[in-house]
Amino acid sequence: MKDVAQEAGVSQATVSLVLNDVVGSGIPESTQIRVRAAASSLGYRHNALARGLKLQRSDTIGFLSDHITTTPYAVAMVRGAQDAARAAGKHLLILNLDLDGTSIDADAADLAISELLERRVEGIVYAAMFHTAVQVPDGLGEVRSVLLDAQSNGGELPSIVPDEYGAAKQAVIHLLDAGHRRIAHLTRPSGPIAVDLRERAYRDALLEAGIDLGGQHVEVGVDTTPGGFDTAMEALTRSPRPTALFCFNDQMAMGAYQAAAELGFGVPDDVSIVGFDDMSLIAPVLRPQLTTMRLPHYEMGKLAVECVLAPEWVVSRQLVDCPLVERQSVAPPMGAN
Amino acid sequence: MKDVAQEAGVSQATVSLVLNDVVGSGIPESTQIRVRAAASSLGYRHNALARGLKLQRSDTIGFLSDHITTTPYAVAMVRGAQDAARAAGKHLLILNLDLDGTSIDADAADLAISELLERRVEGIVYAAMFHTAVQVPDGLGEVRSVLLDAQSNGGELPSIVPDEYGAAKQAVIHLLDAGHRRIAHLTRPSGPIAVDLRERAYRDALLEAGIDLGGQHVEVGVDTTPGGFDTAMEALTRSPRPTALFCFNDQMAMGAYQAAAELGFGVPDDVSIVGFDDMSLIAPVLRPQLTTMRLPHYEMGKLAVECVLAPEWVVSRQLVDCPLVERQSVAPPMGAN
DNA sequence: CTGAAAGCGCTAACAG
DNA sequence: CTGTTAGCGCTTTCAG
Repeated sequence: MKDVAQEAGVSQATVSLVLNDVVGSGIPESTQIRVRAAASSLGYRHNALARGLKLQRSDTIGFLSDHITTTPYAVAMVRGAQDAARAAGKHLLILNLDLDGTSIDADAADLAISELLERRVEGIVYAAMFHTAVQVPDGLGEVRSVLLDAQSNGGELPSIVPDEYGAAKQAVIHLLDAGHRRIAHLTRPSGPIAVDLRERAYRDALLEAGIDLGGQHVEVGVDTTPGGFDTAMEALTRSPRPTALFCFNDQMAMGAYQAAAELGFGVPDDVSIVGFDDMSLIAPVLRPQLTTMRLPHYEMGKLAVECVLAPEWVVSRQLVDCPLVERQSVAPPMGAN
Repeated sequence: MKDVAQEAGVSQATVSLVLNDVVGSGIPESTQIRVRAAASSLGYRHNALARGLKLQRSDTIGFLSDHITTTPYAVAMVRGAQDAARAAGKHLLILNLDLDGTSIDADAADLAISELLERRVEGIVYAAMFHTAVQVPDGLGEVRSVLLDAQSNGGELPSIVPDEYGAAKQAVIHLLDAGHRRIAHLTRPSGPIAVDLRERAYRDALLEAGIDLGGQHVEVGVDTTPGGFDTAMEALTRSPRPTALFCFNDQMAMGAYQAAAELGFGVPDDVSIVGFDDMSLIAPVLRPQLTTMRLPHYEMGKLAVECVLAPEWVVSRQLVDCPLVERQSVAPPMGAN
């Protein structure tokens, strides 16, 4: 910058003023042009480190994730976060906690948070997908932090979470409305908070419709396509067999399609299926296309950084809606007309 | 740091020395302990901005991507890059060029590179997946940069690219070895350099096996699951019909499975299928599991940042191997035994 | 309208 | 073994 000043024949301060487009500084056009010309001819680049040091502002926000960024679910989330950050002129410093694919421990989280804090991030979004962030790491208290797809016990941090309960209920009601009575729930073992919430929603919806399946139609397995295949096989070979399947995610739903095919059942004629997530690689490309609950990852990511960047800091839990995406995998049960 | 010094009753310089574990500075245990205690009791955090300014080193490397990070292909790539960065004590500053999902233009790339440069990244990896980076943006010359899954015309930048040609050839040879003669290629329109390379490999492999299909078995469509369905339908209803399908990616292969099912053809009994990518959401979970060429995204991401961080700066094109992942979608053609 | 100067927090000579 | 000091590149107040 000193060089630029010399080249343009002005002082360094002047250079700073014009390069930052400072408003109140009535610097004449002619000088401005001269300065800019000098800057570009010297290939000058602002030094964000020095600027940040002086301004005590890094223009960076940290994005910490469990295992989420490395998962197909997540790309939309970081996209949303990036878009929101960029809109505010900030950058995202993304850190994954499961670097080598191994499980994460509390120390790793603390370390990552330290690194973020050392870089003076202006906020942290902690995307602990699938997990109840039971214990909020200490460091998060030092800067504006929001929990994404996770929530703290004490509620000391704002959080953005999908309305799992509402979505699951809506899914089951959709099936109920189509006329189904025997609806199986293909799910996975407890752990992620989502599974219990959805399970409860499933039961509540059934109960409210006056149906008591006595839990016989809950099939617990692995939340992958093969897991979906196995659990669907199990469910569809029971007697009486369910006429509809509500799956924990689209991958399990895909497995359910395979099981139906194997058993010679048509979707949706013989069995209706609804998924969860609306994964672009699966839901819209299955045949028939899968009706599913859309998990609005993009919006959640965006909301999270908007929350961090908001003028006033409000700590609240924001429930985000998961809309039903109706496609072709649901029909009235056979014989129902 | 000054506060810590005061608290510990030493000078600020001493604090710096102990907190950085400087080797040659024989600072007595007792002082070290006192300093560390003071630091942690005051909740002191190193300021990376100041440190970077002083050291002229940001410990950050930029990761620029076309649309890659936001795509399921890419997560492994950034994982690899992050792992390599972390191993070297660096962080990744990830920027996407297709922020709002719209197409990218040269200006966006230049802008992003400027932002990275202003933050004094120590290197840039430009992941221009699927694209020939015809024109290398100017800014890349100012810092160590490597092209990921792309290559520059002039070869002025090192690049890490998959061996598309070799992989495609291997795929076709695998089919040939199984006894297939009529092998169709389900592909997409030109654009990404990969399509032409693979197309050529397909033809060469056939030619070398003494087969001349006259291009009748090349089916061009959209590189998605529905696109795969359509092109496979087309291919499988020709006469004579191909006994094997080599697909541009796993998504098209998934579509091909659907088409086969629709036509009543069994995989692999009536038709063998090989994909490309080894997408975890698809290849291992299809029934039967898909034989495919693995695109080693993780390794490529890792290689890219290792290249940037290498002690000596070498400009070369690194071809990475795409191994055949044999699963269950290939068998000898009917009647071949 | 422009320049001089202080200082952001840190590191690394160098001196004591 | 520890303290003093200069300066990294920038912004901004205050004089001129």
